[in-house]
Amino acid sequence: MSSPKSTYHHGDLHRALIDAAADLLSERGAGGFSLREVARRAGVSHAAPAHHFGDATGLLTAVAAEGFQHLHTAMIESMEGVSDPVDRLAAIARAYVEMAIAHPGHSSLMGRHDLVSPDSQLLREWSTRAYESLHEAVAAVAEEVNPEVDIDNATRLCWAMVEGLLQVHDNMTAMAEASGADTPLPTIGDVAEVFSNLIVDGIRGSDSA
Amino acid sequence: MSSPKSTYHHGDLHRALIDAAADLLSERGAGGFSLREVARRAGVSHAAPAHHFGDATGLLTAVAAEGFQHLHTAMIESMEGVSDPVDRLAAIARAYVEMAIAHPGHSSLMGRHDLVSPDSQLLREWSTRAYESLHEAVAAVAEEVNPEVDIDNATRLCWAMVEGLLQVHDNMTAMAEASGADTPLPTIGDVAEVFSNLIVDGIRGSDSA
DNA sequence: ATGATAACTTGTCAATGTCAAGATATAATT
DNA sequence: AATTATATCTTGACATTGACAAGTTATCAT
Repeated sequence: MSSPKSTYHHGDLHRALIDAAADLLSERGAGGFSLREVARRAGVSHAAPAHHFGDATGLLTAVAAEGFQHLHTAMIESMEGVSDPVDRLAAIARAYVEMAIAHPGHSSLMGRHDLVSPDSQLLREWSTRAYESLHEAVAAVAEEVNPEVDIDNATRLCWAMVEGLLQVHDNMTAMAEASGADTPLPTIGDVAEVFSNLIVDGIRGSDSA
Repeated sequence: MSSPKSTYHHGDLHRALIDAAADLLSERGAGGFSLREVARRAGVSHAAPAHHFGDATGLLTAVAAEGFQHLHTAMIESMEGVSDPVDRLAAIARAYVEMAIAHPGHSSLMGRHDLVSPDSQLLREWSTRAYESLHEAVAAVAEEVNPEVDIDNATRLCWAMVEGLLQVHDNMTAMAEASGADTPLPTIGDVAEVFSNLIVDGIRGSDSA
C-alpha cells in the first residue's frame, strides 16, 4: 500500500488501487468486493478509480491481468535450472499453486468470467503467455514420453487440473474451518506433485486423446 | 417457474424462488445476481424471499445445495448397469459435466465459498453424499488397478480435475465467444473421458501418493 | 504568465439488501 | 360458526453501492 498522499495528487494511485483491491478480494472474496471500499483504503474519494479503470469491471480486470502476469513469471522462474521435462512440469504446477496462495486476491478473479472483461488486451496478453508456457512444458513431456498424445488437449487438461486443484484447496480449507476438523491436509506442494505425476503417467499411458 | 399467483399466497414460492435464482445465475453469473430481481421474476415483493431463506446468502446456499443434489443423483444414475470400475469412473465424470451444463445456475455457485454458507446442513449433506459416491468409485478403480494408491488423495484429485474441467470449459467458451474463433472445441464428453482415462492411467502408474 | 489537461472531489441518482411494521388469508382452537 | 394464532406476504424506510456529471486542483505544455 502506498503511503498516504499529502497533496491533491496521490502519486501512484493506479498501483494503490490495484493493491487495495487485491487485499479486499483476499479478505472477503469476490462476493465482498466494493469499489468504494477500495477507494477508501487507497485514501481517495469514491469516484477517483473511474479515471484509471473506467468502472468496477475495469479494476477487477486489471487485477486479474496482473494475476496472470504473476503466474507467468512464477512459471518461468520455476523452470530455471531444471532440464528434465517431467521435473519442469512438476515445477510449473507447484509454481501455479504457490502463486495462487501468495496472491489470493488476484487468484480469486482469474477464472471469473462474470466479473472480468474478455475484451482487455492486457488480460489476454498475460493469460496467453501463461498458457503458452504450460503448453511448451507439456509438449516437452509428451515428446519424451509419448509423442502421439494431443498436446492441445493435454495442456487444457493440465490447466484444468491446476484450476481444479485451487478449487479443492479452497473447499478443503473452508470445510476445515467450518468443522474445526483436525484431519491434517496434505500440503499443497505435495498435492501439486501428485498432480503432475498423474498427468505424466496419464500422458505416458494415453493411447490417443 | 410456477404459474403466476392470483391470491395473496403464492402457493409454492420456495420452489419458484430457487428456480428464478438458478435462471438468473445462469444468465448473468454470480456477479449479476440480485435478490430483488429474483423476487420480481417470482412475482412477489422484494422482501418476500426473506421468509423462506433469511437473506441472500440463504437463497444462494439453497441453490448450491440443490446443485449437489442434482450431482449426486446424476452420479448414481450414470453408474446403473455399469459394472466395470473404470467405466463407472468415466460415467461419473461425464455425469458431473453434463449436470453442470444442464444446470449452469446451480453449477456457478457450487465452488463459491464467498457466497455460500458453510453452516448449512443441507449443503453439507448433499455435497458429502456426492463426494462419497466419487470416493467409492475411485476406490473400486484403485482396488482393481493399484491397491497401494491413497484413495483419499486420489478422490480429491479426481474432484479437483472435474472442477477444473468446468473452469476450463467456461474459459474456452468465454474465449471462443470473445474472439469469434472458429476452432472446434472437443465436446465436453470427449474431454471428460480423456480425464477419466488420465486418472485411471495415473492411478495405475502411481507408486504412492 | 497563461492555457490545457490529467487527476482528483463533490453531489446526485437509481438500485440494492436488510429490517421492521403492517396486511392477508389460512390453520388451529374454542 | 366465531375467534384466535400464525404463516406468508406487502409496504416503507434506510444505509450502501456503482455510475455519471459538474466542479476543483495542481501539474504540464506553450
